[in-house]
Amino acid sequence: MTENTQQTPDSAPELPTQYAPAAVEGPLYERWVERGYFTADAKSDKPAYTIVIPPPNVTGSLHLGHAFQHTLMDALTRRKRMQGFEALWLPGMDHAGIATQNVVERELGKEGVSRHDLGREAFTERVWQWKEEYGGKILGQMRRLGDGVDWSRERFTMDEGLSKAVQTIFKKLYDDELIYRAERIINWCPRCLTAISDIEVEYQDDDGELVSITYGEGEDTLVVATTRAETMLGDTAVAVHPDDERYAHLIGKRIKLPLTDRSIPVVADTHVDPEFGTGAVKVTPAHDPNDFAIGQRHGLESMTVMDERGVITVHGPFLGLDRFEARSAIVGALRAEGRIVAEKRPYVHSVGHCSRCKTTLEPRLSMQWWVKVEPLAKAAGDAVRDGKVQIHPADMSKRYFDWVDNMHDWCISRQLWWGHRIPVWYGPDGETVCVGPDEQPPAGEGWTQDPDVLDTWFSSGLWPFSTLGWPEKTPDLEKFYATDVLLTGHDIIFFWVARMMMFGLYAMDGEPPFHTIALTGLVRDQFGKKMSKSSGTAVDPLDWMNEYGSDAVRFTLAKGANPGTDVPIGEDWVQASRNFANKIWNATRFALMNGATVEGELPPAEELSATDRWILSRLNAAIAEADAYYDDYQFAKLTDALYHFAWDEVFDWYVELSKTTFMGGGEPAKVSARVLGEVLDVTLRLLHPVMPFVTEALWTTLTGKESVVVADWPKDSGFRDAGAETEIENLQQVITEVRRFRSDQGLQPGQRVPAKLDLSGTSLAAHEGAIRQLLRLQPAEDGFHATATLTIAGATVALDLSGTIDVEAERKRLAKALAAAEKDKAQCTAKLGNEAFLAKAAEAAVEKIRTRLSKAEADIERITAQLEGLPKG
RNA sequence: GGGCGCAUAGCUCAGCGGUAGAGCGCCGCUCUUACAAAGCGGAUGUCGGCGGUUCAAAUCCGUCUGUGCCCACCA
Repeated sequence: MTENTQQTPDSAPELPTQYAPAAVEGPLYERWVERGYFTADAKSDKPAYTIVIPPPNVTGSLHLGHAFQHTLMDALTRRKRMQGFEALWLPGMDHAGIATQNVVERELGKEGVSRHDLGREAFTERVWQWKEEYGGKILGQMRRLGDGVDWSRERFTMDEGLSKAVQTIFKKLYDDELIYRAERIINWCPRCLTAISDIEVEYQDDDGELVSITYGEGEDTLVVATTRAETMLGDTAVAVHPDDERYAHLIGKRIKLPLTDRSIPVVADTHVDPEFGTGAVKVTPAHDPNDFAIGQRHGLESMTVMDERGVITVHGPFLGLDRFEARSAIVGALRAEGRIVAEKRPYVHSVGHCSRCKTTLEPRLSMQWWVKVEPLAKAAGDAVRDGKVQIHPADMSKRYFDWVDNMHDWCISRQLWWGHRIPVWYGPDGETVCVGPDEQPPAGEGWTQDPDVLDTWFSSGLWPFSTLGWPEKTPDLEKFYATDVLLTGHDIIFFWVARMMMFGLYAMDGEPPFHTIALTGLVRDQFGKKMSKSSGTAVDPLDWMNEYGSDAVRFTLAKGANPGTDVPIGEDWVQASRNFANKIWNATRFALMNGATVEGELPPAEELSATDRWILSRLNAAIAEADAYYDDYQFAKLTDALYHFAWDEVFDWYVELSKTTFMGGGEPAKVSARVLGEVLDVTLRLLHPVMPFVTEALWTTLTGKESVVVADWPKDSGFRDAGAETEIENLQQVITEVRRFRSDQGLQPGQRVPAKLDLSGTSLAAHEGAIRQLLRLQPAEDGFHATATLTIAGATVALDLSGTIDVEAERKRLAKALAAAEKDKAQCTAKLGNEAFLAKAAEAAVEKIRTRLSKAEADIERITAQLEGLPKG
């Protein structure tokens, strides 16, 4: 596109007038990786800064939520790297037990093969193959995003080293009696055919029906209400409240269980709410957690009536029926016997579903492995209470405490094949042996290993240290543990964060896995609604990256990152960020065309113009502000501040003001070129962690240096110049006001107007050229006749509009402004006349009002003068 | 049933005790030493309702309404 390039001086490189991210980003990323910028050195003398990535599922692909969190983690590590830390951002993947097994099973299903046809060994082999071929798509996408991760340290939770970590900690917990095996009611997925833990259950309100059934015969009857009639086959008691007089006469008696030849006892238990339903509860210890507890208290038998697929196993008319078929069949049979008292009633209640496949879960009595969480959770809570670990934003810690302080034991065994197999062998005489990583499993006749694998979160709980080589005392572990920040969504505080805390403190002798937990919100669409694949509102971030560039996507995400709150994002906003990238591009292009440079020392302040001192003062303030926001994980404020500093102050005002200087040429132009070079250099470095690509392309061009990735992070020199800031603010006011006047007068922006300036009473004399340039004011020639005279900040601007002035429009505008100023004056006067205010208000507040008052008075004077200066109409 | 949060411009959100803000959108006018993905100017809000504290409240307290999320063994 040759017509798209502009002629530039020989020395300046030619840049197209529009930033084309696609051409720039890919090669830059590969160059960074080749040069090893992201590879951390455990032997380095620099202080370490470590973030481990929340390992995406091996089955996953990049979605906006990843893009969001990755942007923030990348920004944090990039900045720390620039600040001179040995920064490590460690990537990797999670084997994601159930999720992956399901994917591969589905694949096999297409070939008409089940995993059982293959057998365990061949099946897991198949999963590994699948992993090699299709897994880790997201890792490639991370390159596109610009993630500066250390690829040499990429880990997978099923790696040999990490598997060893799993076995090591299992053994340690087992030996410390923090892991045990017990038969309990667990959440069972009849489709995945495995137990899942409490937090893997998704509750939703389902429509059910409450049916009332008469139990017993003759005098000894009562009515129970249930939504799960099919489990009555396994009832081993009816429970009533001990104080419930309606049933007092039945307590201790046995009554007949309908449809069976069994009779069951009536027991008294305070768990029963006499207000609910009929106040009598059927008790099925093998199929309901509450009933199981009641069974324990009363020594009841547990009768399992369904198999692992939810099919009735009790001999009789219902044998072989699926649980839902059985439900209606049993209700039908009861009705035939006249035992359905009232007609069934629609009833909405919360039902657990498998978080992986959405199947309705079946509580099931079964033998599983458990982690005794109490001591671990206590330590995890204390670490935050003691301030060893900080949670950002702080109010999220309440949620964390609620969880760790009330945690139930964690069911860790899964009836799956894909995962870390439980390192326990059972002997022929009922022995149980837990095998450590360096031990041989017991050999000989009759010994078998537990067939189950561990919950996928068991291994991810070790992630912050297993990835660094634990249980070996590796240099990596020494250097990079504890990690600095754990940045993740608040949706996995319990799944992952709490588990890492427990395991980290336990395995690393009380040293927590990270010092800071930075919790982010979830990404939403532009109306704040959840994005979902099914409704088609989910966006593939790659589409946006392809169209607008990765920097634009990243900047937009960071701009939405108010701590802990959800992040809405719409395509319009990505466009706005793309525009910002383009603005940076063009501003730098302009600078290069005018010889902007970073060569040579910056002249001392006393040799600089007020404009230069002003921008350098603002620049250093911007550095300080950026640092404060970075340190506080305030990405929305950070990006907002940088956006406005760069666009408004540098690209609009400073660049526009500098044009006059450049046109003048000579030494001032050289100084300006140096200052502009400095300002851009720093601004690009400040933006680099969030927008790595444009900034790299421009910064290397501007400075001729190797890469901004390894540049120093800007330091606030402490330079501030309040005088220059005031001066430029006045200048801005003069320009803005005259522009408004021009606009109100219907003058076209480019139209030149003869004008006389009187800047004698101000500090703006040096800016006359700039004022004339920016306001398109021509020198006054013979016959100049001022038709409008504006007085702003002590400066007088007389314009000759040759009789074309719209006096009425101007009078109206001024009258409005005058009214506003007078109102302001009145407000301030009232305040300053208020003794209570003067007595109690802070000095700064009073001073502010005084300033405001004097400004209002000046405005009134100015506007009055202008009104008087208007031609009589 | 418990807990937490949110209600501010058409939309998405900042501000959290001293003159109501941003981005996008909207209305004018413009190719002007980079950038029309731009420039300049403009309009737009009883800061959810009602009470209270205060010299001063979008900001603190109470209450109501609406809304979102988390937790819980709602037969």
